[in-house]
Formats: sequence, structure tokens, C-alpha cells
Amino acid sequence: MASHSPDTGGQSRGAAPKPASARERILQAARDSFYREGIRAVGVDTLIARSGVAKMSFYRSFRSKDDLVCAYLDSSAAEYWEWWDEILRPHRDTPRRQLRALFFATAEKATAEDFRGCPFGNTLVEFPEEGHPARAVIVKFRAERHARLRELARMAGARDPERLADQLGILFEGSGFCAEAARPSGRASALVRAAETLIDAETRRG
Amino acid sequence: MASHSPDTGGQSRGAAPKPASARERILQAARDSFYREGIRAVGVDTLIARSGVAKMSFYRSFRSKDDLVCAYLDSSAAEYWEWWDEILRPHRDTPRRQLRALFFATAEKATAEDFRGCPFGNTLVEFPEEGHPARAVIVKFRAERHARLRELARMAGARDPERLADQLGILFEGSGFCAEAARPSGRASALVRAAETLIDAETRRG
DNA sequence: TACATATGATACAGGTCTGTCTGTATCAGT
DNA sequence: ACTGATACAGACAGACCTGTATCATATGTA
Repeated sequence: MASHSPDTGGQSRGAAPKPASARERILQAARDSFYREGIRAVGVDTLIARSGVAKMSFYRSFRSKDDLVCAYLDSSAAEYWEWWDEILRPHRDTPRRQLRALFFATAEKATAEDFRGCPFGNTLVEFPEEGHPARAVIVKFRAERHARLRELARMAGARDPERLADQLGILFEGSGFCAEAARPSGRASALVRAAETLIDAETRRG
Repeated sequence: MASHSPDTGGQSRGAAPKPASARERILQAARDSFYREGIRAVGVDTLIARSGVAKMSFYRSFRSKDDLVCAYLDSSAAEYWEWWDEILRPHRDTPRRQLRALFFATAEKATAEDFRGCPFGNTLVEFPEEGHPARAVIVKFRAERHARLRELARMAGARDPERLADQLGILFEGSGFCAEAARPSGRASALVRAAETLIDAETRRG
């Protein structure tokens, strides 16, 4: 779900560009490559070549590839919550509108050319093994999203915020589907409409 | 979404068990292993060992691993539509109930211990490459599900069957989410409730 | 100058991957 | 008994994988 827009490294201001550290370059290459091509499909050597870094610099920055995968997810989560807050900001104190804006923006992202689903769900599919270190990051991300949705649902006046949060969570997860569908714009608007219907049903008095 | 329950090979009736052909054994091992562990995670050698087959028998039965992946998906689709029809059968001529039964059964599957999401969505995540042969099978599967949902929506009296089918498609895709969630039973019932709310809203007169 | 830190280049070890190859055993039909 | 189809066993090639080891280079600081 996170957008992964290119990032200059956060310091396009200073006169001297000061090249990003090896660690930053590797992480950036990992974010692009892992998201677009899949994690198992991109080897360490490929990442090293793409970030223009020495192999030992890689293993000095990350203990292992799994370590990098976790860093990739951490970074994606941070970006996602930044995006989330940005979407909510214009609708402060109107939780219904905040929820709506969230789904509208999600639908918009899901129709983008380079959308490839949710990094967390995708990673979970690639590493179903029980004890994989990435799972902890993914579980944490989903728990936080659920908590945030539940709080919004509560503020929006849902009869059962937990339940509405569960329902909206399913929609979020299903939105990854839009990317590969034949009629993306149709599915995107269906996502928004479905969200509105569910929110409406769960907050209507009576 | 397909259940992948163990299969004896369809001939538990005859006295002589007649061992399944090499092809069948490979395919069965692939169905189990690919679904549970992921496709990239399971190598050809592993499949050969698990199905007790010679390597050349493998490559006589399947031109390549990609070929086997497509066969795995074809087989999963066949099983899925069989399951689908079985769910619909008791509610013939009452499309609303058929839709409800579909989601109820899906939620039930999604809470099972060995549920690992939808084989088609998972495969798409593992092989995002544009021209991969598996994509065609996946696209076909999704198109058929959409068509079936649209037809059910039409018969159920939906104002815009296409739109309702899109919405329900998102729910189906999101249902894979239930497996990994912390509160599976909650999410499963949320799935059923969400489906009912959407169907209701799209068929209500007025 | 001398040292510390971060980095680059490259070779290598040991494993796994897909796919090909040769050789042998079994069984059915003729 | 001969033939063809099917299967098992195992070696092998060539590529790719993760991770380690060694050595050279640049930069900043004391």
C-alpha cells in the first residue's frame, strides 16, 4: 500500500549534495527493487550493483538479507504512516471524512501504473515460514492499522468500532487486488463505495 | 482460497490401489508444497524427493517448473469451481442465499489452521514479471470469478451487478487477510457481515 | 605525520537452483 | 523373445545464491 515515491534522501537543500551513505543507498535500492520485483527475485548481488556499493559495505550495514528485509519493511511502514497522517490532516475533527479520504487516496494509489500491492502482504506471501523475522514487523504494522481504524471508527460513532475496523481492514487488504484487475478504475471506485456503504451501515442510528 | 484438502487421486474404490502416475504424484506434491511454502521456496529437487519420482519423469511430465506452476494453478482453479458449485447447490434459485453461503464458506476456510490465502493472489505476488505464463491463468481465474459474481448479483436484483461484483471481488481478495490476523474469528464474521451489508445496499429498492 | 573510519574492488567458499544427460529396471503387447 | 513406454537412480553443467576474507583507497582528525 505504501507508495514508494522516489526519495532524494531528505537533504536536497544543502549546496553540497553530500552523497548518501552506503546504507542509505542500499536501502533505497532495496525499497525500489523489492517492491517492484519481489524480495526473493532480487539477490544481494543485484542490490549491490544497483546501489553502487561494495559487498562488504552491504554486510557491514546489514547483518544479513533478512535484516535488510526488515529494514525495508520498517522504512515502508514509516512512509505509510506519514502518508496516512497527511491524508487525515485536512479533515481534522471530522472522522467520517478522514475515513473517506483514506479510502479515496488508497483507491487512487491502487490505480497507479507502478502499484504492486501492499509491501507487507506481499512479503508475508513470500515468507510464509513461521519464524521469519519479517513477520514480526508485518504483524506490528497490521496491529497498528487496526488500532488506528478502530479509533477512527469510534470517533465516527460506530456502534461497534472493532467490527467496523475489521471490515475496513479487509477492504484495505483487498485493495491490492485493484492493481492487477482488468478494470482498475472500476474496482477503485468500487472500493470507495464499499467503504462508504460499510461505514454508513455501522454508524447509522436505529 | 482453494482448500487443497488431501486427495487420494480419485480412485479409492477399486481393490488394487494402482499407484498414481508420476505426473499425478508430482502435481499433488506441488499443490501441497507450493501452497504451504510458496513456489519460489520449493525447488524441483524437493518436489522430486517428495513425490518419489525420477528427475527425468518430472521433465517428461512438465516442460519446465513454470509449466508445473501453471498446472498447479489450473488444478487449483478446477478444485475451486467445484467447491463453489457445491456451496451454491443447496440454495438453487435463491441467489441472495447463494451469495451469502459463498461468503460464509469462504470465511470458514479462511479461519482454518492451514489456510494460507488465495493460490492465485499468492502466485501473482511471487511472479510479478509481466510476461510470466502463470499470469494468464490467474487473469482467467479472476475474470471467471467476476463473471460469476456479476451473474449472481444480477439474479439477486442488484441495481448495478457489475459494481456489486467489483465490491465483492475486493472482499474475496481481502479475505486472504484473515489467515494471518490476530483475531481470525472476528475477521471472518466481519467478512460475512460486510458482504451482507454490501449486497443489501446494492439491491435495496428506493 | 599517523591513525581511525568508511568505503570500494575482487576473489572465494559452499550451497542451491533449473535443466540435461546416461544408464538400468519393469511391464505390456506382439 | 523382441520392442516400446514408463519409470527410477544418479551424475553433471552452468548459473545464481548468501556470506566471508583480503587488500586498496579516500577522508578527516589528532
